[in-house]
Formats: sequence, C-alpha cells, structure tokens
Amino acid sequence: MTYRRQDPRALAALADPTRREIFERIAAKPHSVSELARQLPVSRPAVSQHLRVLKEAQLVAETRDGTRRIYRIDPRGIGAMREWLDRHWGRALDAFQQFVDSNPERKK
Amino acid sequence: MTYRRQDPRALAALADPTRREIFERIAAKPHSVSELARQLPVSRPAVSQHLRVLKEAQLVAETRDGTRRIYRIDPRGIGAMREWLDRHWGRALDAFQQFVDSNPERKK
DNA sequence: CATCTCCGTAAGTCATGACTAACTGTAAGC
DNA sequence: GCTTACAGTTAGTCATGACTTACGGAGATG
Repeated sequence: MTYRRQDPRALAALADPTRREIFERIAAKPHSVSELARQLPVSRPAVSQHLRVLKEAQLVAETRDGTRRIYRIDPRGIGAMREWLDRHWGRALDAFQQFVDSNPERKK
Repeated sequence: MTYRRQDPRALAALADPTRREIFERIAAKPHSVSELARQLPVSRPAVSQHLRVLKEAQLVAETRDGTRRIYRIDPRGIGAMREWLDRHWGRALDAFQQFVDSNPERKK
C-alpha cells in the first residue's frame, strides 16, 4: 500500500513527444489551439486532447478571448516536477559518491 | 523537421508508476532484481524489463556480484532531466509574471 | 436569422507497451 | 558431474492511449 504515492502528473504528461512539443511552443509564447494544430502534424482535436492532459497536470493554463482559447504556461506543473526531482537529486549524488568511494578505482 | 529534438529519455522512463517505484527504491538503497520483485506486485521478468528501460535512460547502473546484479542510481539520468527542466523553469516564471502584470487583477 | 470560425467531445481504430509464463544461461555449493 | 538461486530473453495477451472523423455548442459578423 506504500505503492503509488502522490507524484506529479506532469511526468506522465510530458512523456509524450507531441505533448512535449506543444508544451515547448507554449512556453516560448502563448498560443491558441488552431495555431498549434497548424504547426503540428496532428489534427486539431488531437491538440485539444493533449492540452486537456497538460492542463490537468497544471503545466498550462487557459484564458478565453472570444471563441478562442489562449493557452499559456502554468508554473505549478514544472514547479511540482522540480520538487520531485530535487528530492532525488541530492540522494542520487550521495549514493553515487558513496559507490565511487567504496570502490577500488580500476582502469577499464 | 524541428520536431522531436533531443530530449531526455528519462522523462518517458519515469512516466510509468511501477518504474518510478523501482527507481525510488533503488534511490533509497541499491537492490538486486529479486529483492525488488519480492517487494512489488509484479513478476521478476517485469522488473528486469523495467530495469532495462531505466538503464537505457541512464537512471540506474548495474554492477555484478556473483550471479546477482546490483542496481544503483546513475546520476546522469536525473542530471539530464534537471537540465531540461531548468531550461523551462526560468522561461515559465517569466511568462507567468508577464501574464500577471499585463492583466488587471480582478478578484474572483 | 444565417453563417463562419473557434473549440471541445464522442466513438472508433490502431499501435505501443506492461505484463506473465516458459525458456536459456551463468555462477556457486554440494 | 548435479542442483539451486540468480537473472535476461522470447512469445504472446491485454489494456492503455494517441490518433482520426463526425458531431454539437458558443461567440462574432453579415
């Protein structure tokens, strides 16, 4: 039951290459859905679906402008990811250092 | 063709919850394959396959001890992820700040 | 009102990948 | 040698999710 502790959904959201591409374009500059779809090799509904996932992961936020929806970066998502990563970063370095120390250095 | 730039495979590797669990256990302390399989609700081959993905993403490294393989953290994977994240972190904050500034604050 | 553009949703297809069972290989202990 | 624990690989099943087409709703413009 210690299984599946609370983890950033952002990790799974950014695993998909198309979604990463969308996210990076939005990071560079806010975009509407059609704008993104025009630049990408997927249909507009596909972009919509990706945006929903990114939004649920709090990686992007939506604002309306008439019938258009402008998507921009939401800092919370990457913030959560960064926290998760930092928790492991120090630990990883420690463990690695410990491994290096406790091992006789031998050249390949 | 600007599509699919070089990105850390670590992102996709850590998207799977089981793999994340394995990674966290290894981060806490080096483990052999059977040890991990005993603690998790999946079979040993499944763990083996997950470890291969984590190894390819440079998130874990393998050392032999007789017939056992000890898996420990490899700093390169999280390092690459951290770099990727940091590239977007500043940008996200800037964009968000700009959005907040350019918007009339109105109470909910 | 009619129409046009914007967008989300529903339904269905198809590929990917997470999993198990069965197998092979290797080191250690008898 | 035989056996036993260790672990990677293969083949096949099954669920997930990324994509499409078709549709429906909301806002602007005539």
